[in-house]
Amino acid sequence: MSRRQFRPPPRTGDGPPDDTGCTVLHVDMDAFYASASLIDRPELRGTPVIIGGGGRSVVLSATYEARAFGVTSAMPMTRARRLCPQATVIAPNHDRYAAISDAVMATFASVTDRYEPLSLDEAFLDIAGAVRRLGPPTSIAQWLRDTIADEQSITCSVGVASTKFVAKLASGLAKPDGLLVVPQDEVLAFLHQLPVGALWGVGDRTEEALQRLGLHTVADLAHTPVDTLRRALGDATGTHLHALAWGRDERRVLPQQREKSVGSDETFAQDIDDPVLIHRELLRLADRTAARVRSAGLMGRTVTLKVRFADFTTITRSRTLRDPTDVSREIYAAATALFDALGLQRARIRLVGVRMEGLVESERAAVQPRLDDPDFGWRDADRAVDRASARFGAGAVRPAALVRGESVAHPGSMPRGGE
DNA sequence: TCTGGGGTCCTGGTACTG
DNA sequence: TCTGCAGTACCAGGACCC
Repeated sequence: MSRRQFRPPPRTGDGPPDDTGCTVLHVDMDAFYASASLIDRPELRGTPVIIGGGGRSVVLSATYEARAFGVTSAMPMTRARRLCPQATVIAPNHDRYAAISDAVMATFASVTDRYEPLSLDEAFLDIAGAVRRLGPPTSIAQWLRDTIADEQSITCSVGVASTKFVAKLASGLAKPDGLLVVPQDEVLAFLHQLPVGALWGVGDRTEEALQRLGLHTVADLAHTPVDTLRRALGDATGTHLHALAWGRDERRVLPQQREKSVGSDETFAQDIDDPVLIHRELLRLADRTAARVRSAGLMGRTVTLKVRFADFTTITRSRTLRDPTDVSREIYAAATALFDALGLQRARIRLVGVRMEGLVESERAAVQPRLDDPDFGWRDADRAVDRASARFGAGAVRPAALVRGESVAHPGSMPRGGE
C-alpha cells in the first residue's frame, strides 16, 4: 500500500458517480502483510499487531489498530515498539504472502488478461475489454472486492478512473476496505483539491522544492508555467508533474514486465570494519543474487556494489563486464574488485549490497567463449548447486567460506519487503 | 528517533567515437 | 594533426515507490 495517505475530498456531483470510460482499476490490499499474517492468528483480529523483524529492521506492516498509535510501515522497529508496546509483533512469512498474492492475481486474470502487478499487494487492471461481458466498472470493482474477501479473507480497496494515476490516488483515498470512482468530468475538481504530496512521484524532497515555490495544492501546480517546474525539478519531472496536475497520463496498463535489475543487500547487526567479514558477506550476496538471476533465466552485464557507512552516507560503484554472466564466482569477483578499489582504511560499514543490471534472457545472451575456459567451469558448478538447492532446500550447498562463518547480518533482517 | 530491502527512473558528469 | 561538436555508453548518486 501507499505510505502517503490523504483524506478524500468531498465529491462535487450528486447521485451515483458516472463510471463511463473509467476502465482503469487500481486494486490495493489493505495492510496486506498484517492481514495475511492474521489469517493464521484470528484471535489477534481487532488488536494492534506489527509485522517486522528484530535488530535494526523496520516495520513491514501494521494493523489499523497499531496505526492508531502512530505506527507506520518503514518505521524503525525500536520506535514502533516504543509507540505501541502492547502490540503483538509477528515475523514476516514471505512464502505465505506470495501464495496469497498468486491467488489474488489469478482472480484478476479471470477478469482481464491486461493486469499489471506493481508489487505483491497491488495491481492495475485495464477492464475496457471486460465491460460488455461483466458489466460496468463499478460492478467489476465490487465483484473483485467481494471475491478476494470471500476467498482470501482479506479486504482491499479499489480506485476506478480513466487513467492509472487517478485510479491509484482513488484507491489510496478509499482505504480501508473501500471503493472510489472518479468520473472523467470530475477529474480536475478531484485532483486540484489535493496537496501536491498526494501526486504519485512527489516524495519528501520534491514536495519541499514545491513548497519553496509556494506551491501547496495540485491546483497551484497546474497553474504554474511548465518551464518554472522544469527549472526547479528537472526536465522530466517538471513536465511529468505538470501533465499529471491537468489529469493527463498516457501510461497504459502493461501486463507482466521483466525486471531490469536483481540484487540483494544486507544490514549488519553492528557496523563492522573487518575486510574479511565484508568479503564473506559479499560472497553470500553475490551467491544469492546469481541464484536469483539464474532462476529467472536471465544473465546480467553490470555489477553494482552498494556500501552504506555508519553515518548512513551511501555510495555505489559499478562495473560493466565484457559479457553477460549468471556465474556466482564472476559476480563475486567484480563486487570484491569494486570494494577493494575503494581503498577503505577500516571504515565502519553498516550495509553492503550487490546488484546485477543490464539483464538479458540467458538464451539470447551472447557470451564469447574464452581460450582459458575449462570444459566444466563455474557455470556448471552453479547449475549443480541450483539442482541441489531445489532438491534439498536453499543453502544446502554453499561456498566453504560461508559454511565456516555464519551471517554477520542481524537475525531480523528481511530479504524482501514493502507494502 | 534513527533510519530494511527490492526495485525503477532520472540527472549530471565523463569518456569515447565519428 | 588538431579542434569542436554531437551522439552514445557508462558511471554515480539521488529520489521515489512498495
